[in-house]
Amino acid sequence: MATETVENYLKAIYTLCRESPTGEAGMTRLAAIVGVTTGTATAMAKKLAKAKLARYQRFGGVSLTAKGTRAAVDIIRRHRLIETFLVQTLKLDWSIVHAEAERIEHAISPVVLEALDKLLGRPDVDPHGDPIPDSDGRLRDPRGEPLSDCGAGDSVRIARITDQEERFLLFAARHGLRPGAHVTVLAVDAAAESITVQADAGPVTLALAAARKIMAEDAAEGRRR
Amino acid sequence: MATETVENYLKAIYTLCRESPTGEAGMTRLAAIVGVTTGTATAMAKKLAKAKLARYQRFGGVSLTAKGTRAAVDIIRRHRLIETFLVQTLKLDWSIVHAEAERIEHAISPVVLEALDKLLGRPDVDPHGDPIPDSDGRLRDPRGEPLSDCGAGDSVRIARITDQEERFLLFAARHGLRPGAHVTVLAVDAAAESITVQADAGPVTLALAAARKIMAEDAAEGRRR
DNA sequence: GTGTAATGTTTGACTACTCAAACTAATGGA
DNA sequence: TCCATTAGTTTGAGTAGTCAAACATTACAC
Ligand SMILES: [Mn+2]
Ligand SMILES: [Mn+2]
Ligand SMILES: [Mn+2]
Ligand SMILES: [Mn+2]
Repeated sequence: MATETVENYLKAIYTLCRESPTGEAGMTRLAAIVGVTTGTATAMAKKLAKAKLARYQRFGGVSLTAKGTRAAVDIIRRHRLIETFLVQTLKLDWSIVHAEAERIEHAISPVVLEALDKLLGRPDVDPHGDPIPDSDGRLRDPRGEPLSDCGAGDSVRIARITDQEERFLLFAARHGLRPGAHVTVLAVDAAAESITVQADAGPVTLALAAARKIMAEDAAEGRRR
Repeated sequence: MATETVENYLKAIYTLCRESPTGEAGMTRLAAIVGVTTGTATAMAKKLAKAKLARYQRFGGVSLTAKGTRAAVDIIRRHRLIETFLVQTLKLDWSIVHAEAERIEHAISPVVLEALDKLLGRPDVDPHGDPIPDSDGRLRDPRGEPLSDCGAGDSVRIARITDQEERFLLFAARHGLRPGAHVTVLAVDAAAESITVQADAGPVTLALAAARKIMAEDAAEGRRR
């Protein structure tokens, strides 16, 4: 098995490559996610390349090989199932489970993972609405469009929250902005760069920048993307 | 928090000191438990002493300070609660949970631990019958006398199994020799060094050496030591 | 096109943990 | 009491991961 450190890098590279237009992860952002200096990230990128988990080119970024991708998706599966367990079974608040899962994900064997998945009823999304990869390494594309792109009058269902920060999640939960909730857009103020939505807990106004971290989908859409 | 390595040493030293007549842990046995060479154990003993977690004297063994003991008991609490969770909630076999808990114990925060304890109904023994320390670091003395010390006709209750080896635990479970089970000693054969007991699953004969790893108590005894 | 800012690389040094092997101390029969 | 066995220690070296800081490259705004 890869070391805990290596697992964290793989997951970070996976996420960065998904978001990047070039499909390559840069050292500065990689280092920031993992919490090291850029020099350290460069050293690790080379090491992962030597282990055939990643491709690395001087000044050209890192990206994962098939082997590396498989390993990364495995870790994401562990992470999201653990988060689901912490919320569903242990009743912990969704604002803290990300940090907890970040450590536990490295300590769980396939046997425990399978038992967890069974206990939870084979969930397909985690508490933040992110898809949980299946045991064969298949990961659906995440759902929804930014809430900030909605217009006044739109009635949508919240699909997922992309920010894992405790503060933002506490705010979202307090106003009923959770995956599965239905909200109606009351107003969009371009000058104020704000959006107001009607949720179960009442109306909320937030910056478009904040609304960008909330993904919404057509109110009707069920299980499929 | 102490590193995973340090936690493993603390737990090992704690156990060794409990068993040793002098109250000191020797390097050879310590190294064997942790899985390193004796030289490495010596180095770590010095390091723990410097961190005020242990007392160390050249050629005189290691033992834990109050601080070290507290840390060790905390880890034992995590270990045993996790084992209980794995058996009770995840339905894993008790023969494998020790190895699983050995890794997970280092990844669990106080918040998760408390939630686990609550979910499990504040258990006071783990699946092997070992007492679970409370959150203040109090640990009851383990119960029972070796089954090998019983005589023919004795009717006893199994309190705990001291061997965590998968093979032995599978054997014990197959014959109904689990904590809480009632058994009657049918015969003790000093020449053959064997003992035969009647359990729910039928009669079993085992070596006295094996019976020494099973602790029994008066059939009547309930919750208290 | 040029210069500056951003991004990436390299080096040397450090911590944590480990082993192999040469060595030293304690112990316990004969 | 002596000496072999067992137990413990020390040293030198290696791996994994990290940082600071000097340095190199690239991107892009003008
Ligand atoms: Mn992690
Ligand atoms: Mn999540
Ligand atoms: Mn452990
Ligand atoms: Mn146990």
